[in-house]
Amino acid sequence: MDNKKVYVISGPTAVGKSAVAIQLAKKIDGEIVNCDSVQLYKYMDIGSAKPSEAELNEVPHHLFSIVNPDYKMTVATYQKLAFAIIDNILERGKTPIVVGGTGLYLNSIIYEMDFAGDSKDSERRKELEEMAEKMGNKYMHDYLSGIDPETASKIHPNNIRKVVRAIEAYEAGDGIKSLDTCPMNDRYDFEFYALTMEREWLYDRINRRVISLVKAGLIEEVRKLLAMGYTVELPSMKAIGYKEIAAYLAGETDKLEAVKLLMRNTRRYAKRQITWLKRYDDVKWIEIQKGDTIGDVVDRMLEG
RNA sequence: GCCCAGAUAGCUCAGUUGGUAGAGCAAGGGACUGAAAAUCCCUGUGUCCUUGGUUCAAUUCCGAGUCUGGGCA
Repeated sequence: MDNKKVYVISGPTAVGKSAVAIQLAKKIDGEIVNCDSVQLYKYMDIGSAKPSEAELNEVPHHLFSIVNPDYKMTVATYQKLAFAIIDNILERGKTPIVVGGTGLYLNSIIYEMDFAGDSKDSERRKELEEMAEKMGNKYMHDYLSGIDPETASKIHPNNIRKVVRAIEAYEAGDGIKSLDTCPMNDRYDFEFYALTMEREWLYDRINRRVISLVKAGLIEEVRKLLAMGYTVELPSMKAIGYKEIAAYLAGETDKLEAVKLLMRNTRRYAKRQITWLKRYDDVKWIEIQKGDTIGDVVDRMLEG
């Protein structure tokens, strides 16, 4: 393929990525590739703020609603799926537009991240988790220091999830690599954009969106998922919007409390996304101003 | 109109026997290679309502004022 241009549109939740991407796709004959960990799941439409049915039909959308909520998704799997569809789009002479706010998944496309090794059976992980439960975080971290001091030095002992994963990875013979040792993926020419807006405005949009999601039937959606047997233990059901509403349905909080938590957690998530995006030096930031139309934003990207 | 209480961080409030202050929540900053909307780390934000007085020193004590509650008329 001669043209290897791939657009990437990221940014915090609720900034308006989807709408901008659709507009861009129309303009450049592009196709959208999802890079949002929750929108990969079926039945999780409202809470994950997926594009509407009408929007999905406006231009081709890929990797939305492709697995059941109990599917054990990993970055490695996502990467494989994403590369396959990106190549497919390019072969057909169209332009892929990767859209989403899941930083790690973004990395798996933009950087040369090698996930060649087998995915590990979860037995060992479970064992390590039980060990952590019994012996404590410090013990596990010390253990990691014994076998892989370099990795251990980069992980806080309290971040037991990462400690466990590091032990698991070490035992499997791969270890964990860090991003700074990782070259850019040069198979494609990336046009990497991050949308932002003034923090206060973004938070206001988030708060409003939460209300509109609830009005659109979020509670019913969560009730249905639970009825289908997708319990709160599943990673998918720990996503923002699902965990808070599930807690409400279980009687752990009242409705108002659940909505407030949902707003707060979404705000915090947006903040973490912004922090993540700041690490890239080759990202072009586009600050959306009040009064900008979606077309204005797209134009700025194409000028850019 | 009179009486009482309050006024301190974005919010709710604690506190300073007089030496310019701290909790919770909200917030800010950061990390990140197979769960990532996950997981984890760090941080405190101030005309202590205004104004006189006493004092070496007042956010703290006293007086007046303003505002906000509550009560009595």
